Amino acid sequence: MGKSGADLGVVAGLVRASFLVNAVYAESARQYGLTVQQGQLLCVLMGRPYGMGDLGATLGLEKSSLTGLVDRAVRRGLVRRAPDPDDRRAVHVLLTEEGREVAEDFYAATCRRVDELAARLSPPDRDRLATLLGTIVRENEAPTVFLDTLQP
Amino acid sequence: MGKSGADLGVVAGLVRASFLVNAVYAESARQYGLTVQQGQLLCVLMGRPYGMGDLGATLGLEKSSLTGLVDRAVRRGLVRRAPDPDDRRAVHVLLTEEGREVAEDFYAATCRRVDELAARLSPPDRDRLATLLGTIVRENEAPTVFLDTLQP
DNA sequence: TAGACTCAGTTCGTGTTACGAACTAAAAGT
DNA sequence: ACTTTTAGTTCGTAACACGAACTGAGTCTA
Repeated sequence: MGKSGADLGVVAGLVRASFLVNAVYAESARQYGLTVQQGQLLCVLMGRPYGMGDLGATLGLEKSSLTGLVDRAVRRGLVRRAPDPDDRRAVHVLLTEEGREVAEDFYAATCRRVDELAARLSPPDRDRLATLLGTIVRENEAPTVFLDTLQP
Repeated sequence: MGKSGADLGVVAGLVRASFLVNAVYAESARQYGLTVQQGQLLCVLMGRPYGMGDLGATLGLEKSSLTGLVDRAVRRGLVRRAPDPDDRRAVHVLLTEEGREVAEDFYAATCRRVDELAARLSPPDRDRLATLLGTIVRENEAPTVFLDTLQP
């Protein structure tokens, strides 16, 4: 596998496109006084509260890394911990009201910027790209680090 | 702009695909005892030596951040600084021999892994994806953080 | 050509990120 | 009851990223 000329094209395309997305993400985060990781945390929590375990799995972080990330987000008033009524060891992490506002603004700004990356693509090309990336994301079970749509 | 259903699909697709690529990159780096940033540095330098300024622009880093990154890479014997004969302020950063070996192995491993992300796509779909991503990368002037092909 | 300015890179201090190992307390299994 | 698992935190270490301040070298200009 990986021998035709187009293969390398896919790889380099994915890596460089991902570099662009990272840069966009960083720029958005900076605009809202967040770090990239905090932005990611907020975007994940927009969907629903998470326990520390699930959150670590979703973000691909070790639990010890997560404690600090959540601590700092708590200190900034973006997030809070709530006890799990069914398990006194466990904790739910959820957005505060301020956190939700910031998350939604950050999410919107990031969407806008990422969208602009694909601005020069024709509508049918955008559809094709969305479909192809959707396949990759599905096949590789990418966690829900970024919502597909906002359900009101 | 950004109002049709497919638009959000593009955005979420790009963000999540980028998340997958980041994870793959991190895994490859870990395999070679590198950090992600060091891996990125090596991949950039595979193409040619860079001055600190260009390097910062390419990697999207502040010059003060770069000094440390290069310092640590030097300490690990992956990279070295060479004086610029035409400008005594300037420095060229280039791979050591060991650095080149690690870079090539890391690059190959990362290519293989990223390739696997798209493994389930049919060859024509891979071509389409490569083309579409290529357009985005070109339109947004993504820096050469990852070579397209190795020129021997 | 002296003085001002710009440019390349480093240093320093601060906050953040990430990890593994060791730990605590609660839950589950036997 | 006793052991094991599980959820999360703490601690120590290394890396990362930034801005502000700095040094020394090149450039511009009056």
